[in-house]
Amino acid sequence: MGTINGEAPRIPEGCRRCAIREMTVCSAMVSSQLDVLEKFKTCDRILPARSHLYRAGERPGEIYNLLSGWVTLYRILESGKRQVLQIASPGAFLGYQARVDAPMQHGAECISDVAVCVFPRRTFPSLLEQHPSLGRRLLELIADDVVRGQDQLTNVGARFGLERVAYFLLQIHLHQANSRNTPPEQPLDIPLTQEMIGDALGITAVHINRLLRHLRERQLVSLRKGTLRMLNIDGLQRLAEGS
Amino acid sequence: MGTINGEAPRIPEGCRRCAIREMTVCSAMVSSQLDVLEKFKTCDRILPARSHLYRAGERPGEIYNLLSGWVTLYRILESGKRQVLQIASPGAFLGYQARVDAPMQHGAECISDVAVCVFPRRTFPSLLEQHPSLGRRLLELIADDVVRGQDQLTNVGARFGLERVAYFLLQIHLHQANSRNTPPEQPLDIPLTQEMIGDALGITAVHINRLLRHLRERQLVSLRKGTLRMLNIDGLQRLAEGS
DNA sequence: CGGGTGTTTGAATAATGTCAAACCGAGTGG
DNA sequence: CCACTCGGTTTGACATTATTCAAACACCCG
Repeated sequence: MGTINGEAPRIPEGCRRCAIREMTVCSAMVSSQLDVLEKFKTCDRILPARSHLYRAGERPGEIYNLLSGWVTLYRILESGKRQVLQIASPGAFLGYQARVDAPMQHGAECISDVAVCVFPRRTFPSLLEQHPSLGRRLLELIADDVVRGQDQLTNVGARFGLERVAYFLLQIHLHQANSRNTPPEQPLDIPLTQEMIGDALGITAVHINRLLRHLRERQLVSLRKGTLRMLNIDGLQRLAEGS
Repeated sequence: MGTINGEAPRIPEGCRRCAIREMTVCSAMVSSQLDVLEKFKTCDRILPARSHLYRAGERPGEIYNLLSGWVTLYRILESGKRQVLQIASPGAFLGYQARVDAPMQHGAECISDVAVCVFPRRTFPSLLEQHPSLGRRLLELIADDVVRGQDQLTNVGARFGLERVAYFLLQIHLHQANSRNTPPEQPLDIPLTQEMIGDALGITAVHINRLLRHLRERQLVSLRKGTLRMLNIDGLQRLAEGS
């Protein structure tokens, strides 16, 4: 197997040791309540790169906590064009929709080997009712999703290609840097394809390639073979803000 | 005063007669609980076009139900460019953020005369705690916001100008048609400026003008002097889906 | 009448998409 | 070990789409 994307998918031994506990809904439970989650939880699971958690139109019976690895959320238009909505990293809470039995509006594809913690979907609402703190936490998470979506929309709608790519990479990198507590210069292993970036930003893969070259030549960032290196964060930031 | 945008801002006499009750958080309360809301509510208020409910960076002490009129939610970039995030219509719940005291990430500007129902912000979380059904309803609303945001992102990221405008107008019109129960051909009074459309779609106002001309010449939609007429809904839809 | 805001149009330019071909490295089967 | 395929990257030439700048126009309102 080996460490394809920097790290092998890893399943924690129980919620108590779960590395992403504080990032997701589970943080609403104090340690003494963790057994509630353990009991509710269906299982842990490992999925290979390129497999799907769920596809648009499906009514999966599960909801997921992303434990390790990367997942893209995306939509596909009638025209065949794809829009990447989000690049989800460990700690993301995936597959929740307000109406439990409504078909998913988007698909979720693993872009690396992935480990998830699985919750049953049908009974999830009743879990929320029994533990209001979970509901409040979920509200926070979803509200954050809204803001992140607005951010993404603003990026795609209001910035030119170069700035747009800069901002996008910056976001991913920053999110990583302060969710795990890692120094900002440290290279990040992430299986980002130029086509994925393009689909996220509404830009052709071919054009993304040229933009990345610019950024590389200007010594701002480099993305090669699945590792992202921030060469000049301040410079990138200035570019993204449009100077 | 007169009916500038089709209708004068109107304040209902008590929650019981509120026209938008079912569309917003309030629908979580059955009639017998409405006095809870009446007591919690700060006041009703009328604002003129061009005034702000709040601006980005502020920490307003209030949250709003939009009773009548139209409001744009937007962001402004350092570069001066503006991104319109949403065109809010009656029934929208505006100004909620998970963290009560965090500065607003976006601004909200009335684009017509507007009537709102005002809730105090500081104590809102405790209202949610005392009435879990309100919390659940809010979760639904916010989750819908997420989906709408994804929709908008997909539109801006994955469609060309013409299709993008078509889809945008279609969305607004459909939302209206089934939130009030009005026939789909009926013209809609909405103070949409070409610049606003542009800011929503990431397209220059000048270019929007040309695109609107195309759509008009093709007998698909017309937008003139604040009234939106769907001339050929099916055709529009086909265009938006990219045929 | 005069100013302000929003619309409309043209010409030139810039940004991005499309098509096509070559390349590259990792895996696979002979 | 080689030939081969496959997914992804890279580059060039060219077409399309959208921006920019500038000017004129239309309309409403005081």
